[in-house]
Amino acid sequence: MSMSIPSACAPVATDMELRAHADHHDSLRLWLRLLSCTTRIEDTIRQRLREQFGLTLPRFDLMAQLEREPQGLTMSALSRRMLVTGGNVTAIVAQLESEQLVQRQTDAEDRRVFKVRLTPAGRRAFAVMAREHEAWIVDLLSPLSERQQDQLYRLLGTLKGGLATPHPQPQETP
Amino acid sequence: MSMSIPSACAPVATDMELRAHADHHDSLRLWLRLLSCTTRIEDTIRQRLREQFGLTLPRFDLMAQLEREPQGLTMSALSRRMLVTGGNVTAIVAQLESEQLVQRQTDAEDRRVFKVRLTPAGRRAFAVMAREHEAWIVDLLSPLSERQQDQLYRLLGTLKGGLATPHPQPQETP
DNA sequence: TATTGTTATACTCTATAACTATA
DNA sequence: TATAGTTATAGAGTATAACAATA
Repeated sequence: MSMSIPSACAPVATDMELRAHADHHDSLRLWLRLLSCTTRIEDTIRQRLREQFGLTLPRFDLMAQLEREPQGLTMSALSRRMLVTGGNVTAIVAQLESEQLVQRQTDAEDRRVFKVRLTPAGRRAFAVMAREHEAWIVDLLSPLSERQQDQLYRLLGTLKGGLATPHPQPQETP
Repeated sequence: MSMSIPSACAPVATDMELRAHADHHDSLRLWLRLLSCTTRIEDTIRQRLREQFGLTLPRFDLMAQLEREPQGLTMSALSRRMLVTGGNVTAIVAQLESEQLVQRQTDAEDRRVFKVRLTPAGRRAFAVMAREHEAWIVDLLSPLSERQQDQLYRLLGTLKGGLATPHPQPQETP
């Protein structure tokens, strides 16, 4: 592969996909397009989340995990689910706690452990954000018809089924 | 939207898509699957690039940009193409220069400006990496048949066509 | 004055590793 | 000895803003 010389026109702003050229394998073109679409959407979401709610994506993700577990999650469970190491979870939880969006709850049986839960305010705030978030997604995917979205969903399912599971090693027992 | 209570089983390692639940709009499920597939592939690439070549993705991308422009690119052109601000390009170029992969070439006409180019060693190194990179992609996308890949490519084209162009403002004239 | 590029600074996310406290 | 969580540190990428040199 040699990414060769492109046509002379220099685009004002490039994106991932403009790395594709005639001598590229079709899979590479497909990958660059996949990356390009996803990145554009993700950047949009990230930016809106920050502008409208002052929240980063990892923090939103952590809240989403908690929203699914009303009884709360331990730090190590969060670490596993978010696929990041423990120190990072400590930092994110500390941040959210300082904003009263989550709270720690000690465990009577094992005093090393505690559960992290959404506070009522956190739950309310998340509900608002999640509703907005979903509306953004619906809008961003609207170039595709329902039928096309369904097709895309199935194709990605096939792709995903063949991919290796992501590195779940952080904070796991060795 | 309320992300409701999931089934009791706690998965060992979750991924983005496990944020999807019954009451989610289909578009949201599609988005989470799209994000999940892309992230898995990207993380794999990033990790291999680092392990096998000691290179980060942004540096690889910068080299890819230069590979396409044998006459070199100015710092501001690189900044526009990579959609990051100037200071970052300075840092990445400095890194690559210290490894003799790229070089700066002063411009006789405008002494504020210079072109950044791949060195011969940089070009050779990039050729090797790009070949490997493409092989990884071909392999990672292999769960899909050629026909499916083609279908996916077209669907993403439709999606992409409807998305806004990414924020090309960094370092542009205001 | 405007433009090119650099420097300084700050922030977030990330990992590693040493540490404390419980078990 | 092993586990849960914290802290300290380091490194990458990002943005902003002030700056120098040149146009």
